[in-house]
Amino acid sequence: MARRKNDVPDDLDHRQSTIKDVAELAGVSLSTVSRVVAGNYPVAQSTRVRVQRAIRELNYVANTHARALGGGSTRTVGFIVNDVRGPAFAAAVHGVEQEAAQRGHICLVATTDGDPARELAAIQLMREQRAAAVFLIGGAWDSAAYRARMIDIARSLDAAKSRLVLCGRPSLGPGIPATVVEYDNEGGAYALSSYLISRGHRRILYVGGDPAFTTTTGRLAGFRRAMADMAVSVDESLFELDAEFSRASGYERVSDRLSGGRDFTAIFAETDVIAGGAMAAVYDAGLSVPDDVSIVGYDDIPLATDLRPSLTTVHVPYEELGRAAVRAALDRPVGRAERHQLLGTHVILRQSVGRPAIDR
Amino acid sequence: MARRKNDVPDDLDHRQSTIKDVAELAGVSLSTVSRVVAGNYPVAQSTRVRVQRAIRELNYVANTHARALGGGSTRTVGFIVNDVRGPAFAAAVHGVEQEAAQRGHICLVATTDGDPARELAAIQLMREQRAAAVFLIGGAWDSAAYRARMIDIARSLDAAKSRLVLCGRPSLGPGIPATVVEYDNEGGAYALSSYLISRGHRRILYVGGDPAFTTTTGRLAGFRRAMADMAVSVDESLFELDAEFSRASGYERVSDRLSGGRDFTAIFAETDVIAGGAMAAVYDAGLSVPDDVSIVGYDDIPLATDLRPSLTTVHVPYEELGRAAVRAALDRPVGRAERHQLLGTHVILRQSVGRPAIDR
DNA sequence: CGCTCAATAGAAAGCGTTGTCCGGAACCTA
DNA sequence: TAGGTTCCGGACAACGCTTTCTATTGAGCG
Repeated sequence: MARRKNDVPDDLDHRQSTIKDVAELAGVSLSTVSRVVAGNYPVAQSTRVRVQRAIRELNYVANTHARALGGGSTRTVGFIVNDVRGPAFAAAVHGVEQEAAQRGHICLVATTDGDPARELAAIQLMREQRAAAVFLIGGAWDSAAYRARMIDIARSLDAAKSRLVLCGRPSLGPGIPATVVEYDNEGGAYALSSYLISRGHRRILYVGGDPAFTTTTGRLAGFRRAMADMAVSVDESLFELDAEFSRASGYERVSDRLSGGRDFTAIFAETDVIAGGAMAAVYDAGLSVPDDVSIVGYDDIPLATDLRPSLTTVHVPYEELGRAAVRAALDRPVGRAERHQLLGTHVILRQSVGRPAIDR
Repeated sequence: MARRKNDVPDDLDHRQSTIKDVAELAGVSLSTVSRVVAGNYPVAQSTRVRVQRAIRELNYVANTHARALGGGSTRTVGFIVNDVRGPAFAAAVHGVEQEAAQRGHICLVATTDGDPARELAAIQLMREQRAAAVFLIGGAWDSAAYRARMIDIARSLDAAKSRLVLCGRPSLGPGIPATVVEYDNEGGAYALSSYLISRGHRRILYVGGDPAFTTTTGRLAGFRRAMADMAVSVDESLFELDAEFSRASGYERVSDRLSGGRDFTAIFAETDVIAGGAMAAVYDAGLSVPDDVSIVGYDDIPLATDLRPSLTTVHVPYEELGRAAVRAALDRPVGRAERHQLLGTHVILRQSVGRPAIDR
């Protein structure tokens, strides 16, 4: 609360000391202390030393809030993610954090659990904090309403000299003041599907999420394009969509399929985590990977190398995604061109793919 | 920068609007707007509506910094962790974040990569931000100097009406103003080791980190105590210490051992991640798990269920650790008793342990 | 020896809120 | 109808810092 003049602080020596305390102890003015701390103005050597001693003695720590209020910039960025426990997200978060820290920025985190309402609330909080940039990490549900709201947010942030940064989700359209760093969902899925087809697979079970989710949209499109390009007829019954991005979901979908008879030779799992569940389901059905069923994933998280057989998947540069996003947002030159980067993805061949059982 | 009176803002309509703009548009005073936003003082229905309309129209967002300066409390907590990508840490981070969000607090993150200097810098940043509490997550290097510095920090934070919270590391001693939420490293390791011994294992390879690291200290102590209690003689050559907590390190240590001949029947890996590497090394040496070598881990991260065979390990309630820490720090009653909680751990039996090969 | 100029330090306004103190209007009660 | 209440709304100091703007040196120089 605002303390009145005559209201004497009860615990003088156990208070957080302010710049004023330092100034008094050092026998200089507030301005001088401020300048010593900032180091942006000439201060005589002797004075500087005196002030620094006082700072150490009082254990003085500048108050960011006051600084932000008086000075201007915040040196704070915020990022918003579905769930920090997802290994792919975690890598992106790590990239953001490292790169931001290197620029002297500190990160605010918020998680949404995939709930757009919580996402909105989180953005609001970061706006209150006057974050220099707000990073939205991971795919999004693409609806007209959602997009409209995002555009609104992008404009608001821009007006506040902040920046909306979309990591791993598509652009909101030209002219919208947002920075976009995507990776190639469609291309990776195309390459991976092509590989599967080239190995002889024709009946491939696709296990993925909601097609309105941008990540699914891209990967699914790549899969379909590869099938079309290589003239493989697509059986629409071989799509298990609207799955969750979880091991349990992958296990369940594949178990259910398998209990109704095996009518596919390979599984395209939309994420490595789903692939892990799928692989367990295949084993539990008494089948082997890749002899009976081949499996591929997407993301190349650490799990992919720990699975047995190790998982053939698509490498996504999540950490670099985060780093690139920070660079684009914080190092942006005066001419604030809308940046749009597309990071490449590539297939990592491991041991979970073989020739179809039927061929052998 | 501080704008002088006569300095006219160049972009009036594209500025972040302030409470003053809202007040003018609604035709009321600043105080009234503040009260509508805070909702802590009676305001006539009609006035309130008018103000709310103005807020929406101007897209007004309160400035946390100003609020913190004028008002007092911050509704911000900070946490510091080695690496957000560690699944165990990630779970703890998730717990902290969820519980903090529920209390309307937002989280600041910083990572240290295990570097004490960076940890110090991070704490400094959180102090500048006037975080309501600072959570240190994960084990620590226990040296007298380090502890002394931590005690200093605990006192500083306490003086600033903040709070140091130690999650998963031991107390700094009685009378130090810090909150501690630990889990039982020693007990879990004791139970797990006992299980291994009860299955007939006598020669157990222990793969772990630096014994000065508190996590290692505890787990190692539990292991030794079990061996002693069950009268198994300990071969000091069967300790691979100072390993990193990584898959690569686990793989390398076990590979090296195996290349010199197999003189153990089981591996006690200090973390599940190390166990994953160890398991791969055993396989690559042409041996099987658990027929030739049994393996156990610690942490019960998701990987443990994905490994084949699935990993027998100790469950650590990381998420609850984070939640409990927030509760202890933020809901602390007026009587600020130093809290110290010890969360239980328990063995999870899976498939990576069998009888020693020699018995069969 | 008076002048200018650089180097350094101080005074004070302003940043956007909150909370306290006060005043005026409407509403009772006697 | 006079005197209290109760409700509401406004004025304003204070929060801790940055950043002009202004003042005081002492040195260099013609």
